[in-house]
Amino acid sequence: MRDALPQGTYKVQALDRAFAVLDLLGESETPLGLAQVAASLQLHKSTAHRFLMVLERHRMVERTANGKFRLGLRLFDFGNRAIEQYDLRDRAQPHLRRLVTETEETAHLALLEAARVIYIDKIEPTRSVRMITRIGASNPVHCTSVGKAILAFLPPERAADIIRRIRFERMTSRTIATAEALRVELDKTRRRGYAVDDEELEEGLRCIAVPVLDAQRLPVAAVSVSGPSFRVTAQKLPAIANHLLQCVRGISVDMGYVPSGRAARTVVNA
Amino acid sequence: MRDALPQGTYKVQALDRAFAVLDLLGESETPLGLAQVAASLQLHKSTAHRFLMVLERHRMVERTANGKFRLGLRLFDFGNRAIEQYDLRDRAQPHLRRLVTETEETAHLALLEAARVIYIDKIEPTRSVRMITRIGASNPVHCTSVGKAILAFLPPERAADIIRRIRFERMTSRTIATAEALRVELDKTRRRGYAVDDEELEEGLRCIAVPVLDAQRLPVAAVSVSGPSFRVTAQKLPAIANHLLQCVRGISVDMGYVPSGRAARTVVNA
DNA sequence: CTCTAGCTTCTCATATGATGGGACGCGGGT
DNA sequence: ACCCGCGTCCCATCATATGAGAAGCTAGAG
Repeated sequence: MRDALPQGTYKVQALDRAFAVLDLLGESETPLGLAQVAASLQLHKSTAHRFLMVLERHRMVERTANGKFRLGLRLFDFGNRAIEQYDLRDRAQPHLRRLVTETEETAHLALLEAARVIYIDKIEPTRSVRMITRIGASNPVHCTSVGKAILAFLPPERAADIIRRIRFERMTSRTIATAEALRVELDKTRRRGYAVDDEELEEGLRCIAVPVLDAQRLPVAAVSVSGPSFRVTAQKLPAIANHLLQCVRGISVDMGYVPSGRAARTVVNA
Repeated sequence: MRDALPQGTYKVQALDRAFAVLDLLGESETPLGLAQVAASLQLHKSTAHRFLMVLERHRMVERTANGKFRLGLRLFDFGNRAIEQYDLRDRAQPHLRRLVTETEETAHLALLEAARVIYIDKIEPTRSVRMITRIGASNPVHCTSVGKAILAFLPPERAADIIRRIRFERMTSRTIATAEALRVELDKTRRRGYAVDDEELEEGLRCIAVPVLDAQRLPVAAVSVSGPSFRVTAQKLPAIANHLLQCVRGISVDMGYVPSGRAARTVVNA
């Protein structure tokens, strides 16, 4: 947030500050008082106060009984409007549920935005340990199965474009660290028809994903199944992949994407 | 938006404008171009442009392929953080689902904020006509069953406080139009144990709701069942109410609210 | 009960930072 | 070819946000 802007970027100080406030409140587990907000953001009490009042007027923040601030429900409203267009989410949900009962592991639905993937839905099996991800949160493409699934099936130029923008942060010892390694991995992904994240984002977590293709056979999203490595073993991958392929095929049909079509289809067995 | 501010309100022009932009994009069904945004809000192209660029940097808006603007997924992220604290929603969902299969009508979960109710979840029966409500949207308290359900069980002073702030907009011919009429209605609600909205928000739509009570027996939310008046008939109300009461009791238990307790409990038969 | 500390709320003169006029360039339609 | 609408960009002007500081609150300690 406080770091230098890329270059000739447009700036509106007030907006940057306001969003910094929202960010801060969003990160914080507990509501914050005016003084804490002002201190954390290096704003004057006076300034922070004015911002918070305006944000409150817009219901972007609200005050708890003891006068502290937290995010307001207006944001919830906006958030829902924002995904509305992607009604993908609603349509996909039943399929995800089925997928979860079949695999007994957590399923995610994710979109690509810039060089990150954004989780727009998550279904957890009843008995599982709760996963850490939060709907709406994002991760870098290069270390997630969903990211690789989408990237692998994007037109080469678009994929290259995105890869160029990746910063290749290292998340675990297995995280893919170079563009070249990523390209190799994407080739493998294309060949086998599904993407795998083998503890590349988080130790002990293995995920597998396939893209959801639209009528033009372009990936618009991806569905993944994630679980602890000891349960999601290498041998189980092909079986899970088949469930996944069935699932995304169902989603595509529901979205009105070519129910016929060939390509990225069923059956994996290597 | 453009109307005069109540009184000695705090103002940050840039913020008000930015939110106006978001509002506009949120209302609009389709993405808007710079010129349209500028025109609708009476901003100069130049100004609108700067705002949109900054908003885009923050991922609050995004551009479609043809360069038009729409709400960005960052809002989705914020929205999810905003409701996170109310994990009520997650816990309530299974109960709402059961409620929907039992009643075959749409169920809503709503919170009270100021003098409005905000829908934080909605489950629809598979075969039903889609209802118009959107999760995250809000309605005035006085013309919704959820609003009345919460209001009726709030401590008298708090309720009076809220009633004072209601503007009593008329939505249909049956909308409650005065504070006095509302108080009478709330009495009825308390006596029968559930609230009814008989086409007061929308012609042809009948809803029935009961509050979700916390450990202090204070309403924190309400659950409603809504459907076309011809299906949700007067005779069916008590039966539906019983399903509702069972449902909220389940929610309360899951939230860790007194599983014992007495009060607002089962069985209605008038 | 009073005093103090830490917090929030409010006011106002100042200069910083947003503003909008306008120029430019692109693309699509006639 | 030309025009028109739209998005992008620059920069001098002044309206706007800014922050120092004073005044209010509230709660807890003495």
